[in-house]
Amino acid sequence: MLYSEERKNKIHAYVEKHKRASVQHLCDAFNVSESTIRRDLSELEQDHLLRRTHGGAIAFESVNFEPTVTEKADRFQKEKQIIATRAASYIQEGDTILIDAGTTTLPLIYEIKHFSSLTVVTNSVVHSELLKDSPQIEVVVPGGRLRHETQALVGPITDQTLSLLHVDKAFIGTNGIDLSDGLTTPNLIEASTKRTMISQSSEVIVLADHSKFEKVTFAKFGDIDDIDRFITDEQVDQSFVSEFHQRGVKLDIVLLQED
Amino acid sequence: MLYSEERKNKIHAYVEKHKRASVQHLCDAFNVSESTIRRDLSELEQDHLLRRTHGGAIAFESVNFEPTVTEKADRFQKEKQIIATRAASYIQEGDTILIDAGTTTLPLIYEIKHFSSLTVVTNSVVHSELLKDSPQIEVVVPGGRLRHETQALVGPITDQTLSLLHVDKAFIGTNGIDLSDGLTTPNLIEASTKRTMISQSSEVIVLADHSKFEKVTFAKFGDIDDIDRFITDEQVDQSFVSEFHQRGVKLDIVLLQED
DNA sequence: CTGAATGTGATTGATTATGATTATAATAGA
DNA sequence: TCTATTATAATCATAATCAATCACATTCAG
Repeated sequence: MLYSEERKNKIHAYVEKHKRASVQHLCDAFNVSESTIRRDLSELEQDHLLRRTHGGAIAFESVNFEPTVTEKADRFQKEKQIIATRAASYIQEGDTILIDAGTTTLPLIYEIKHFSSLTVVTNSVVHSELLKDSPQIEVVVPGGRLRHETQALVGPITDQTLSLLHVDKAFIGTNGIDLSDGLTTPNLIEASTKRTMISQSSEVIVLADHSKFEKVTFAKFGDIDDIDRFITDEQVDQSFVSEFHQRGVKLDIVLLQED
Repeated sequence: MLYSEERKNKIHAYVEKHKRASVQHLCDAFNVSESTIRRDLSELEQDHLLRRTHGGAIAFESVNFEPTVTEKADRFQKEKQIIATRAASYIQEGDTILIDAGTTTLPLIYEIKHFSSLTVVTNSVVHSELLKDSPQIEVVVPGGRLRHETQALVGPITDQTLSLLHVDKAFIGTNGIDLSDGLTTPNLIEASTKRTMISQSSEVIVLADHSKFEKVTFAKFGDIDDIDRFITDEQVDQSFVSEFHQRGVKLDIVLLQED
């Protein structure tokens, strides 16, 4: 006869391994009543060791990996790739660049790995982790609090550290670009960090796929004037083209080749 | 007739070996009353040597996790796992803890994911990346320059930011522990960061597998006196035991079970 | 020797783990 | 959609186990 703690350990291990388990199967496996299994499962759920479902339980990661991050990364992935490739063409050997967190700038990481000398400042734990095995690239992380929603480091620590640095080029992502409301992002703290990034760079390059056009989200972090170069993937409205031209923003449109 | 300390040692050894023991069985085995066994078990539990259950006790079990490629290359992986499991038993819900970069502290990340409230400060891009999908854990990264050799963030930015923070417990790894030369690491800048970490924590817990004993590397970052608790995986030399005891360092030895 | 400290076993009311039961909720199939 | 089926939470009873307490014995220091 197992102790309840042992049984719970085994249930946890089982669910981790098989990613799922039914109440019925666990009853048979441990030869206890459904009540007992249900109690075990709710306690394990309380400890964040698995997630209950109707009829059983599933492993925690399978729900954690599912939602925003992966899904978001998958949208317009090809577009983001070609935008990043174009962006990389503006980077020169020996540059000090800043790469914003977010899925739009992520492909840029793969494009810069071949440089033999580069200093990269990034507030993304994902971006920096990907550069950990590229010793020729000097990586500087401005610290801060990790926002799980975007996997970016943000907050006063980030801003303060960033303000001590200066970079040649900053590659910034955005959630919305609008002629009257400028550059916006849903989070106030993140906006503050992006604003700091813009102020610390000689050249500001904004990356955005076509879905971001004429979108306005909560917090503004920059004006059209702040941008030096804007890279996107689809023919944009004439109003943007002329306004960008008038305000001295260079516009790069990279078209996706359909197969 | 055994003395209580002898009996407790044997109970501990028994539980480590068989992974479990019932109060009844221990009563028969040692020919003492249930009260006595229960008292022993409570004391052993207080010393983090086993976990009590209703009806008996079980050994500490580590969560099973699939090591990543990078981790597989590492030596003494099992030892580091059990050391981390022990270390995790000192973490309480709501704590603010600091986790040093390095392969020794890495398994600790898997042990803390189920906490429902925890603030974790870490200077490792790998550690923080692994916590990116655990929203209940507040992650703070003190920034800095990425050292590719250890995948740690180090340097003046790191030290300066760390000095603004204070944590309840710091879990620190080391490359060498020696009675006369204290705690050492091969890199001067990394030593400085570790030194800062120690100074910013109420309690300093050092994790080191047996290979680190009597090793001295280039840069010293702490004295024996700086340590509050030392967790390792093998019977250590008597000189260490007595010196630690004399200097008020609590010593945890976690033995690996050979199958 | 005395008196405090410690270790132990017995007792008892409290707590815990479990399975059965039942009303409610969620799901699947027509 | 509605209905039949299945899963669930909530409750209860019961048996095992536990914590708390006390009494007794042993050890040790003054």
